[in-house]
Amino acid sequence: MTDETLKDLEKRWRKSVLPLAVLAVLGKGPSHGYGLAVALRDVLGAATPEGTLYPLLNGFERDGLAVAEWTIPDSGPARKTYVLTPHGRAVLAEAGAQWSQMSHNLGKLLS
Amino acid sequence: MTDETLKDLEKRWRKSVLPLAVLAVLGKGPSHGYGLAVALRDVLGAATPEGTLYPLLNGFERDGLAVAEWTIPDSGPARKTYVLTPHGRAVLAEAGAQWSQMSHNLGKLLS
DNA sequence: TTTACATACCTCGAAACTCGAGGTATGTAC
DNA sequence: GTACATACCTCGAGTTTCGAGGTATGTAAA
Repeated sequence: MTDETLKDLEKRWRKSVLPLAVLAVLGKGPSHGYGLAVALRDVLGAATPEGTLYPLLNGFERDGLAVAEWTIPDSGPARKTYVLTPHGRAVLAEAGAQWSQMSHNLGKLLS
Repeated sequence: MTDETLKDLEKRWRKSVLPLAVLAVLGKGPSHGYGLAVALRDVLGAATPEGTLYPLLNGFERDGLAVAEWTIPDSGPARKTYVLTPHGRAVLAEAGAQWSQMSHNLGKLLS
């Protein structure tokens, strides 16, 4: 039971921090879906299901946070590369600041 | 549009950090639903809807993370006071540690 | 006294979200 | 030719959220 509840808790915050995490990774430079999935595994400590990630990226595009471009690598399948728009950057800065504040508050509470 | 997207983002992580935040507040001492709502507003930076908070507390009780007790104050309506169980404390410690790790990672990415 | 507001609890259900499963396609290694 | 890594995508059952609505007490102003 302990493990069940604990896993739920982890899963909970991990998935909701996802949008911000994706935005933050894209803030470091353009990337594509699969590459993001790999990067996110390191940041969040767990794999991000594709069924969650791809719809999220489509949403970013739809909302004007990022623009996508198909790139054909020398070898391997085509990649859809995402680049943050200025709007995306602004949202990242604002959301990041707010998250940092909350994170700080919660950190104090946890210590 | 910016505000819309931003609000969505904030709302997103706020709600999923909720269970951990509630656990953390209860870790500091017993509290009741309404009191938690007030405390959480400070920590999370936004009000927690009652429709989210009360079912969550019921879940904590059901999962053995906390026990509830009705207390009758000298004045005002009765309060349902929640106290963490040892199990709840263990989950809080574990989940808190994991959150700190993730929070640290994301913080680095955001800076 | 009645209107308003703060405290304090709860449930319902439409809407939104998650993510496992399933599908397509290329290149490399055995 | 089979398996695996890379790389994209959608569907939909199941889960979760939270605004709206409901009950009730105490206080303070109109």
